[in-house]
Parts: sequence; structure tokens; C-alpha cells
Amino acid sequence: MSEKTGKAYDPRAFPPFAVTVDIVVLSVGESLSVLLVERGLDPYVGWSALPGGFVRADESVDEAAHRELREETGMTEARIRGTHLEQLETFGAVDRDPRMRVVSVAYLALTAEQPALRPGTDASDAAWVDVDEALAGRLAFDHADILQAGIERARSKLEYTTLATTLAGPDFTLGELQHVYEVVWGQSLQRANFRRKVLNTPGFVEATHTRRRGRTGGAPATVYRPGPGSTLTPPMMRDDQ
Amino acid sequence: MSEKTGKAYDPRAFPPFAVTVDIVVLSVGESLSVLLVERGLDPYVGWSALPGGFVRADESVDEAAHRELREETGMTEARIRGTHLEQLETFGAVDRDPRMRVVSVAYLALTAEQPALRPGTDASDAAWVDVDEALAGRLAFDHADILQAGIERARSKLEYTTLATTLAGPDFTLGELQHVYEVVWGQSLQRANFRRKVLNTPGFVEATHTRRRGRTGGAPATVYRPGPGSTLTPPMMRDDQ
DNA sequence: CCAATAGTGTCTATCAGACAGTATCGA
DNA sequence: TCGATACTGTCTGATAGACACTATTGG
Repeated sequence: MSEKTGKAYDPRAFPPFAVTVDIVVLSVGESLSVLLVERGLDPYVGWSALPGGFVRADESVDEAAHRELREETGMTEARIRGTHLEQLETFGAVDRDPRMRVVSVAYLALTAEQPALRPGTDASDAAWVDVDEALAGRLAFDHADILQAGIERARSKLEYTTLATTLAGPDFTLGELQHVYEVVWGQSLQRANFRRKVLNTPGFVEATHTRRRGRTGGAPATVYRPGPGSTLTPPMMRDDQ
Repeated sequence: MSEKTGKAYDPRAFPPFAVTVDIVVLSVGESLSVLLVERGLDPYVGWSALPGGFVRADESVDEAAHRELREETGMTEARIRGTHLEQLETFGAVDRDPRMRVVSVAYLALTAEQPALRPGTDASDAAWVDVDEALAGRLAFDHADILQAGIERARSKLEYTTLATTLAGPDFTLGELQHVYEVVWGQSLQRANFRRKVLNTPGFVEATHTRRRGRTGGAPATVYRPGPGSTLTPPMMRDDQ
């Protein structure tokens, strides 16, 4: 940071802000869903909101995001390690919180399937909600904007990174990985072309030489795990929208 | 934002933060350069720093970024309108400012050529510095990290958006546009292929039906202006690095 | 003339889109 | 047997990489 050069500086002269983190935790099951909590306090008491909280004086903003992910989602340590967390965007409108001036640093978390929410923890009021439902209903504060930004970030990240493997779980079949793409992008892909792209991209996936049977019949599928690569060049293509 | 659900809430119980904006203003002349100001106050007095300042109580963070861009760069209104400004990333390490807890929301600005810095304004101490020099020398606070993030954002944005036209100026020849890519990416491109890509991408550029003579001989080049398109699908290709 | 830049054309390799076809499972 | 899924192969069109060639300027 840097104040306006050449002017006198007095820290107390500048308005105090509260800084929070809010986390868009996305997961792919039947459809794309987001983790929401029910607010127990004013304002917006009883409304659905993204998990999050105030940044403490002795922790960085990134650390606060990790802490809130632990405290508010009830995810196990192992599940947290398999979760991708990145900074999304900062929301700083003047009136976004009716109580006081609050700037929120939003984060995006991508995690496999639906981690079991542990009852009895701080996350006992957390629930997975279909993103379409979440956007159609009412969310506290400007959380609908934040959720929208998170979804769009996730959509574009699947294009040029291997992050879909994080959403597909510790291991997965190519059919399951394709399902992740189809659910996040909201469009169907051609099986043969999808397989060719994934298997011809070095470092995307690694075969585990085991097979998995589906529930509805069909030949058993090879199980893969995430490969060492992180970027997709050229990217996975999707129809413009 | 949302505090930890189910716990008592008292705004005064949460630590006060100062919130600043810092702007990475990039421009392409002979090489890629960044606008730096010399700090006139402690800490880091006399050091180079990114332009920026505190967010006021009655303005949004985005508004603060626009205001600082006006106040600290000495750019004319017309130049400001031709400048791209977007949020980059938020830096929130605990000890990034020795005085107090400061969270900085960094912005990236892309502007044409080197706008004349108006002496006698707040920007009288502002100067364009080669980004390599800026990164090799010392910058105040964590501004080297912020600059690095800005450069990388600019590099990737040229791949999949038409923003290079913003850096090339209100109008430009294809040679000038290619020079923007080569300077930002630090690699040379094949002329014929670059021309084909630009001209075959609908909405990238529009011919003005005027021609411009260079300084070192050569045929006069057609002058283009930015087209209505904003995204490049498929993206402009560059060698991995 | 030469150097430098603008602009065009072409061959090739790669890759995405589309789709046909075979193989292996559960019911 | 049938429905469903896994997996392979192939044709075509679009496009990037590489490079050769001509045209027009200043010196």
C-alpha cells in the first residue's frame, strides 16, 4: 500500500474497515451445488449465506480463509487437503453490510463429491444447495454476486486447468470426470472426443490399473487419479455462451 | 460477509483494518513499463512504490481505484477513458505494513503508450520504469509481489482477450499490435501467422482505411482501431514458459 | 541499389467435431 | 435378449507453425 505521496499521514485519520472472508465452496454430485449456512444473527437472520467470517488481527487473509473452511464446513483434515482453495475477488461496495463498512475477500473452494457434514460442529447448520436454487432464492448481503463470480471462475478454470480432477474425487473414471465437466458447464460433451483430449494431455490423469463397476450395468471402467499436470494447453473446448 | 454463525457479534470486538488500493499501471513503449511513484513519507521514504492510497469511508473500493488512477497518474480524462482497469488480487499478509494492519486490493491498469505525466500535479513524482528494472530494484512493501501478479495477469489476458488493442493505442498498425504482444510476452511472433489470426478473428480490429508511414522505411501500413469483440476463442497462442 | 516494413500464399501437422462400430457388464 | 456404459477407429474441417514470395517505402 501507499498513501498519497506528499501528504501528511496519520493512521487514525483513515476510516476503520472490517475485513471478512466469504467462501464459495462448490461440489459436483448430481448437479453443481454450493455450501450454504443459515445465519443465526442479524442482519439477515435466518437467511442463507456463504460460509465465512472476520479476519483476525493475527492472521493473514489467506489464513482466515483456510480457518473458516475448517471451522464452518465440518470437512475432515483429509478432505481439506484434497480441496482446492484460491482467492476469487474482493467485494467493497459502501453499503454491502448495513452495520458498518465491511470489505469481503471472496474465495473459491473446489472439493470432491459431497463431504459428509459433521453434525455437532460449527457446521451443523451447513447444507449443500443446488446452485440454481441458491441463485433463484435469496442470499444474504451481496452473496448472490459472489456466488455468481465463483461459478464463472470455476467454469473457466475447467477450461485451462486440470482442476476438474479435484471435483471428481481422489480417483474417478473418465465417465465421472466427464460428468463434472457437463455439470459445471451445463452442456453435454461427446464421449469419444472427451476421452481423446484427456488421455492425450500429458499429466492430466494417471491410470490406476483398477476397474470400477457402475450401478446401471455397462462394462467396468478404468479408474484414474489426478496427474502431475496443472494446465491444459490447448484448453478443453466448450461452446461459447 | 458473515460472521461465524451462532456466536455473539459485536462490531467493536473485531480488529480494525486499513484498506488501500495499489495500481499496477502498465504501458508498452520500447519495452513493458510500469508507473512508479517515489514515496515521500515513512515507512520506505524515498523508495519506489506503486501508485495507490487509502480507501475512503464514502467510496467503494472500485471507486477508490478509479480516483487514485486519476489523482496519482496525472492522466487526462480522455486517457483515463481509454484505460482498462480491473481488480487484480488482494494482499493481506499480517506484516506487510510495519505501521498497522493494512489490506491492499491491487488493481491492474492497461493504458496506451506512455501518457505524458503532467508536472505540477500529484503525479509530479511519477515515472515510467522498465518492469525488469522495477523487479530487479527495490520496491516498497510487497509491491514487487503485486507487480509480478500484474505482469502475469497482463500476459494471460493477451491470450484470450482483445486487450492488446488497449495497450496499442486508440489506433495502430498490425506491426504495432504485434509489438505489444512481443514486448508483453517477451517472445517474437511470426508476422504472417499473427496477421492471419488477428484479421480472421471477428471483432478484434477494424480497418480505418488510412495508412501510416513508419520511421525506418517500408511500405505504409493500414491503420486499425479496436473492434467490438472482447474475447479470443480460440486464444492467441504463445510458447509455454 | 539496399534495408526495412507491409502484405499474400501455401504446405503440413495437429486437433476438435462428428459419428460409426465393437466390447462388456446388469437385469 | 436388451439397455447401458466403456472403449476404439476414422473422416473432415479448422487452424497454427513455418516459410517463401512480392510490394512499397526511405536512404
